Amino acid sequence: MKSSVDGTLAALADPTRRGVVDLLRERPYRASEIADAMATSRPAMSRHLRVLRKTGLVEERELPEDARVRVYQLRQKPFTELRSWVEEVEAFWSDQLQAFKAHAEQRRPRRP
Amino acid sequence: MKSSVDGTLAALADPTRRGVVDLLRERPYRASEIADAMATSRPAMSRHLRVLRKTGLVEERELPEDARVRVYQLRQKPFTELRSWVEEVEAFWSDQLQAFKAHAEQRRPRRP
DNA sequence: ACAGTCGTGAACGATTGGGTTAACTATTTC
DNA sequence: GAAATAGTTAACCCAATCGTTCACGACTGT
Repeated sequence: MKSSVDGTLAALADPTRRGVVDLLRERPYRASEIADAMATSRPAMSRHLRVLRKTGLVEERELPEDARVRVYQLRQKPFTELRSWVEEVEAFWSDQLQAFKAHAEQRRPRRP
Repeated sequence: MKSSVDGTLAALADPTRRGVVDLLRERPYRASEIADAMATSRPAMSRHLRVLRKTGLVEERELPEDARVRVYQLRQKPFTELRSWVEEVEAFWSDQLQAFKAHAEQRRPRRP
């Protein structure tokens, strides 16, 4: 029973990768630009980008006029799924019964 | 420049801790119940709960009629903040200029 | 007072994850 | 064809993390 947000959260846990996501909010960037912007080496960034790719957070495309460069862009789906999950958690507080639930444990008999 | 979602994402990256959050969506639980539900040892769960506490995802309270047991409950704030961040990222696609941005890199001159 | 329960803390071992440097491939440029 | 560039892969090191077991302090019930 493994949720779809599983990989997403793991990918976003790393501050460098979250920085990449924040950078790509602006526009697509090429791999080397991302590495420079985050002040990390290209091999290190290459592996971060692979993680982001495998979890579907970004997609890569080739630059038509120069087949060496890879341009990275955000993908929508995992973020939508993550927001869904967060909203489900937030439903905890909008629930009418929440106040009751909060005290359910306190009213519990000592030895059930 | 460290975002507030930083700790939140790190805390949620662990599947056990995310499972705890999913469990607590239902109602507050005591520490030992959480450990049992997640099928992990109590010391291990104790440390997970400490992480969740320090990042503000849960709060602990004492059971009035038995000062030994600690009841854990979700806190709203970090989830709201996380949703905010996700929504900011999602704004990427609702942006009118997004289609243009997507191609900006492609149209880039070879040697700027 | 004593035995049992709840939860935490400490010490150990194993695994994972990220960074670095050094090749290596593919492509472009002259 | 030779040199330069973009990016990835590979091999290694280090630090952080998670689980386990054992011990402890706090509290409870008889």
